[in-house]
Amino acid sequence: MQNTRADFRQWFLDAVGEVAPEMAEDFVRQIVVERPRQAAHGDYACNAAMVLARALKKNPRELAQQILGALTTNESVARLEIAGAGFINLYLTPKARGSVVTAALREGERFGWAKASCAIHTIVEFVSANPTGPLHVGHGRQAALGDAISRLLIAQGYDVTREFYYNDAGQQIHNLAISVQARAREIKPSGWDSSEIGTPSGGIPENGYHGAYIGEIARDYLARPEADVNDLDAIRRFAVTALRREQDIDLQAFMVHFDHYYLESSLYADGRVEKTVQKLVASGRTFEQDGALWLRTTDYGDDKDRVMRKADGNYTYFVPDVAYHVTKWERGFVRAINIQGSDHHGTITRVRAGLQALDIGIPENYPEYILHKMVTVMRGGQEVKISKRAGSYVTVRDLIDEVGCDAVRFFLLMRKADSEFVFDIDLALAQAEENPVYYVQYAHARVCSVLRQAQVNNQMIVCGIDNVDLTLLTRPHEETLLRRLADFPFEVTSAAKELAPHQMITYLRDLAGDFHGYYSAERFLIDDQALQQARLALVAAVGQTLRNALALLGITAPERM
RNA sequence: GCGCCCGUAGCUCAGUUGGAUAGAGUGUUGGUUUCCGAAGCCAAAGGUCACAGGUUCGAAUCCUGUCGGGCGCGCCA
Repeated sequence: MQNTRADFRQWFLDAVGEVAPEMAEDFVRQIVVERPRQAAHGDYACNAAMVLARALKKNPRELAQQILGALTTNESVARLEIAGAGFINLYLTPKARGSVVTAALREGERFGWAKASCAIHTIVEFVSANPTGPLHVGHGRQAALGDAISRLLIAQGYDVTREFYYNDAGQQIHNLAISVQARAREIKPSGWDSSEIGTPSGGIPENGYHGAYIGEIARDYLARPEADVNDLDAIRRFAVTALRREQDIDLQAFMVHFDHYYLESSLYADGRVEKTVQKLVASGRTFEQDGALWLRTTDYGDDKDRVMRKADGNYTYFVPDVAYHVTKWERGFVRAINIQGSDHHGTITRVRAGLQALDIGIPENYPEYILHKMVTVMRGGQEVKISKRAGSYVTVRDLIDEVGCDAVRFFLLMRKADSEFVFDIDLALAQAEENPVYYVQYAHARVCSVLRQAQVNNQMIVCGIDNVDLTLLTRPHEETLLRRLADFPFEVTSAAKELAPHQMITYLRDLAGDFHGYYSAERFLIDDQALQQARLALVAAVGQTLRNALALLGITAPERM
């Protein structure tokens, strides 16, 4: 099949090369083949003549005429016309239009995927929560984004590793340990009944953690025979292990899987933090002042220099962060993508500055960041505070339990990462059946239902596809669907390139809407056998595409609902 | 005060990196089922793309300024 959007762009570029051999690369890049907003403007439209007009200072419609003359013959093209300011509109033959059905069915689960692997070694780091509490909805947004972005990149042929970085060293962990210890000291020798676990504790310090889970961990710690309430180090190890296990359960419930976990503490243990500091000092980019060691990050665009080693001898968090990102580079990841809350955007310049100061060949924009805005959770018309320290925040698991994994993922991916998101639990529950995810899943269930009635499946249709006359698909809804299906590979490429899963959601809603409209307007189980076969093939291709798009977001495609 | 992000229909948001007459969902109003799943479909109404300039064949999109909102600005992470 040589009639994808990319194929046609190349076709036009070849002709442009004839008309204007010396065109600057900047102009060539602006030449696009796009889907016109209105079907009356053809299947595709190319702006080449308008771009040329600017480059050559000539009349766009005359240039369009010249381009038409330079185009090679193409059996997929029914006709071409010059329109508007100088658009070249392209109309496909019915055969070319229908070919996407064959492609979708033959390629099956790989329809929409890149044909060849680019084998770019890529690491996607996300969630990376401190092991100091259960995952909250902000982590959920990261988990949904990180997983979907990973899936999109894999579909584009990238070699992706999903990684979770544990900040299991430093002040926050210390606060966790003393919180658990304070709680443990309140437990009576006779034990502690569960109703007391969530009650406020006067023993936990101001900047400690106050959630009910702290009481649970204290209880579990003391339940072991060798427990010593004065052994803060043992309490810390026990608490971190317990919370990592808890976070794992959250992630499993959300169907998110990590390939690798990296512990901040290991960077201290194997000397990488110390080594990084030595190299930075050797680079001459550091200085001592007020008893602290500083890095001159202002040399790399930061608005002020940053402390690396505090007066008390401890390192600030950004030093192990730099050491950690060096390991990403050394492990061979030429592309590193970090998903973080936008409240951390201040660290971007700092970490990149540290990597640049090391002067080991890391690109300036390494790592890349996808910053998402915070999720506000509403319940009963009031905002539920998302604060680890407050202890009473909505967890990912709360949401999954209430509205289901698919709906939570869909909701959290629906909007651009950098838009603020209000997750209204009451609304999500009240409208559970009008939820957009059901609209899409219902379209898939309908496809399956039709194929069940016809007693066919994709495999059977693929086997006979060469004998199906797809040029019979000429009804308006059919032409709309054929165009939509042909857009799918392009949409996947775009969503992956932009690291923007929400584009896939928009596509899914459009495709589902097109299908629901088709379903209402036309019948599939009809006397005309040739037409029935063509329509069932189209329906099966729609189902396949819905499945593939949902799979790229980690959402299921049920056959019945 | 400085930095980053944002401002599109009553509400929640898309808008394919500058294209043709501005797009959905939701809400409102009306219609739709002897027939493959009505969790659906069809139609109406709803807009100074925050505001003012600039760049050009062409701007919601790019540049400058103003107004409004969010986040950050620690020897916390």
